[in-house]
Amino acid sequence: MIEMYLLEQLVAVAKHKTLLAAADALHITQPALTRSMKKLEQLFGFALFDHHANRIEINENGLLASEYAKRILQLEQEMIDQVTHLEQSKHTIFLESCAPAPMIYLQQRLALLFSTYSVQSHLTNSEGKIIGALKQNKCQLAIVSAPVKDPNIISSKIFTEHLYLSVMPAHPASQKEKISFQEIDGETFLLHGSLGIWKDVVNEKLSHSRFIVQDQMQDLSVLLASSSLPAFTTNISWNIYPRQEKRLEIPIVDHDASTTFYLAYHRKDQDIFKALLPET
Amino acid sequence: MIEMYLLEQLVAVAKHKTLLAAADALHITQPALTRSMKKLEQLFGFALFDHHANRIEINENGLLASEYAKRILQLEQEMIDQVTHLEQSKHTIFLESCAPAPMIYLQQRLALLFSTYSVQSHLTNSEGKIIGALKQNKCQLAIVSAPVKDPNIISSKIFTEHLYLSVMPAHPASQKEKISFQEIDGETFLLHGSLGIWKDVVNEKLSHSRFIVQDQMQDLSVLLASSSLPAFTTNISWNIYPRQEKRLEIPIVDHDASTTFYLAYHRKDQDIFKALLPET
DNA sequence: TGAAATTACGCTCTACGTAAGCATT
DNA sequence: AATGCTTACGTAGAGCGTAATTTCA
Repeated sequence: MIEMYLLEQLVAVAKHKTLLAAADALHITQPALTRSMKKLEQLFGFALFDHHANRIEINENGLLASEYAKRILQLEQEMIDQVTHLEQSKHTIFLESCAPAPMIYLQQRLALLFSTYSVQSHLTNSEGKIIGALKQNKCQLAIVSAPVKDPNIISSKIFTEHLYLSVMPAHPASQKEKISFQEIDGETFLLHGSLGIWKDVVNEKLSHSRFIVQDQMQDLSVLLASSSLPAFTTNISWNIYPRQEKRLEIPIVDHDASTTFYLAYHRKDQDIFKALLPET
Repeated sequence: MIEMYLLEQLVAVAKHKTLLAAADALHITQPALTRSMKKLEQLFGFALFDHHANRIEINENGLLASEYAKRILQLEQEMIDQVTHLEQSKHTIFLESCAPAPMIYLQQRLALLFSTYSVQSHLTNSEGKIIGALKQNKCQLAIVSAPVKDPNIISSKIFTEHLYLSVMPAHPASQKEKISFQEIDGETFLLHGSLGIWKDVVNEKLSHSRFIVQDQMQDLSVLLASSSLPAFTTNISWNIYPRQEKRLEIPIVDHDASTTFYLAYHRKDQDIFKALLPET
């Protein structure tokens, strides 16, 4: 049997071309590598290198072996990652979401409902990746904007998120009862950095606008209170962050200013997560 | 990093359910395994087994880990096999054939022409497997009954093998100048055990016959000399084995009593193997 | 009482580092 | 002379075996 450390060292030698460089990278000494490579050749029963007086050159055998070694080391790392994730998933609810406010809102509800678990949530723009993560058991819960077509996965409607324009009273739109994207395209907005699928809507409908991006939600709140720049809120975000007292919220009437979200989870977890759904 | 011996031991424990049985299979002692499994759990950072007082039960984590371990060990074995084969192929010409006499004949010619190489030949019934072996570089030369459709592989006609009925003078057919399968279907024949693609022809055309099978060519020769049972020879086999002096050979006229064989090899080996081909 | 896992202790083998040697550029 | 691989020697540690202990059926 060929041990892992030998494979790791072989890969390093194949990569760095000389024993000295590889030894440096591995934080061992050169003689140790000389011995290891000789041991490898002895285990295989033939040469993996052309041994010259003061240099070695990997040969065809060594190259093939190092390719395999790389794959073996990758597989070992995958084993560690996957088993570790399996263990973590027993104490953690992993949540993938395509939109920020629904994510934070659900995260808070999960923390209350499943207080013995910890919750890890992650925002991803691509819904395909989210569904992939769910199918590969990398997460147990997903927030998506359309039902998942898979017999083993249940998609339940949870709520519809409506976008609102948030303005100071001095803003021209403040008196309106409703507004459209077209009317405000071209203005400069304060925006959070992570928008999920809303990013597509904003880019398309407000293509002439400038956006002042702020990634930290707390800093954004300070800006919202002090600045006269328009911004956006949603009916879901009101559950999470306090409404800015001075600001007025004007509903946006466009069709794609509203998105219905679905909670997706494996059928086997149906009983666990049904407490999250609205009563019917 | 998790060493191979730990993975091997984990797989054994997962397979044999108890440490004692696994230790037995691995030819080590039970305490060694106890320590190894504890070491594995320490490396992962969590339990892979439910530890009871006097029994241990693998858990979900351990099962997943052992599945990966199995794959890693398989990959390691594949590495050893493939690299070893690559090394061997430098000193050995591997020949796969779908018919016995062409194989032996070519093996003899190879031994003469490439005296610094050793030759390993192998008879396989399935031509698909032969072509697969050639494409995967498991052999450099193949004898097949139809050209291989692959731009990287050259198929050159080498010869056509004709089947002859071999009978003693007393046999009714001995006076004939030619004969067909139909005329002899139902008789009992002496036959070699390995026929390659000829097996299909024999089974189909002589479905009413009985066959006395002898795997050892030398023993078959003795039988052929002493027995009055009919048998088969081919124009190719005459190059290999001495003709039985007492016997007469009657050509078989059926279309599928003749097969044209092709030598298949990678384009890069074209120059090496062209010496084997008939002059044009 | 027997079967099976764990703990304790001692040994051996091995992978490593240090130091020195040697060949090539 | 500098670079880089190899050889020689000593050491610390790791993995294994033996023996004793514990627990459950």
